[in-house]
Amino acid sequence: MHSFPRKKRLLNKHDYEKVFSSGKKIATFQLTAFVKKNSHELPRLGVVVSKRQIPRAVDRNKIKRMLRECFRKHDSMPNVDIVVLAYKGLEKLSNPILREKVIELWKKIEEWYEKYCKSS
RNA sequence: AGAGUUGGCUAGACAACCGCUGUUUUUCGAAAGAGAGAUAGAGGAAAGUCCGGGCUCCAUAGGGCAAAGUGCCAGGUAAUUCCUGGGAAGCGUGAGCUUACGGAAAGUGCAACAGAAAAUAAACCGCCUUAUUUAUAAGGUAAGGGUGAAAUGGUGCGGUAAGAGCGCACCGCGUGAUUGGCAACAGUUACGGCAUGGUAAACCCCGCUUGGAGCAAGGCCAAAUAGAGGUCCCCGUGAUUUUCGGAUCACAAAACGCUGCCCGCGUUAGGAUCUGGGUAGGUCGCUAGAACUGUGUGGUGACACACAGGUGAGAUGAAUGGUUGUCCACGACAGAACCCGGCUUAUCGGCUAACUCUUUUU
Repeated sequence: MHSFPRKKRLLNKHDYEKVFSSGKKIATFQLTAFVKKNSHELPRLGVVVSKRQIPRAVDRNKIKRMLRECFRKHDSMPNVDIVVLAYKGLEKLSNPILREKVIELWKKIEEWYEKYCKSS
């Protein structure tokens, strides 16, 4: 039930561009998400970790994995496309603190969804 | 025992649960797909992209110039700026280590400060001679002083007014001969006579090497839209002409939209099908390789050859992870993206081999 198959990911450039151009920006410290309601049954996640923000490949992999892992465990997400951008300083955080930060972001997204998308 | 030199190996372990990517088996399903099981899944540097190749596409008669690279000798290799062995110079008590190590008597240039002078020589102090006005001038000198990273071979003896390769001996340097060596080079010897300061990662000269771009290379399949070409179908009416197939000219009509209809206005000048190019997308390239392990043979060695064995990442918004528990030496640097061979840089520790020096004991 906590799976993360290809259905739940953003797979190509067009998906990302759609979310960037018409999605809602929701930001916390060091993490920014673009969110857009989609027409699928499931939420979908994409992660952007730029080389400029996180220089080392090992750290980039670690952050991507943590974000995916938190997304996988968090099964109450509505059907939205999310693109998360990671900023510098994240690689210095330990795993439990990083997880707290991500969950905080998820909660903000759910609040936004409750307010604007559920009624329409 | 301590200190050190050079190489090699290793890169936390185990368990449980939840996930990801590839392959494969199987169940359900018309298919798309879904479920279950099995199995494999980052490195010694995967890094920097600094060299060299394979591979792919483009270019290409041959030669020269330019540009870039490179530079002791011999060998190894697919190839190299790599590696091995040797030589030379320097460092270290030593094991060993370091070296961009062709040419400065072809030319041009450069050298802060200090110093008299930084190079077709020159003369501050000093030393010596002569002259006289006795502290000056003229001349000789490169031994001594001081400066500097560097000062026109070094040491000794002779010689001299004082000195000086001016002469001699030894060392150094150059040239010739000869011995050893494939060679770099080394040894011996004869002669020369001190001429040729340094700097070539300054220009330069000499020898040698080099076509360009890179897997986002490149090959194949290929929707939609627009455009290109071919074939077939359709191609109104009237007039003229006619060899009765048709040709030419003129006029219109049709479809769609604005409005249900008419007028009017606007748009389209047709339809079907095929072909090639080609975008999104897919797929191949994509991992069996100048590879790895072991043994033997040849070689001082790099390496080569033979035999045997196993073969186990391949993603593409991009997998190899998360949580918990136990143990210990408490875990560094760090993440594949076409593939190999090197180099360089980063790195917590642990294990191991050979060798060197010092001390102690026997």
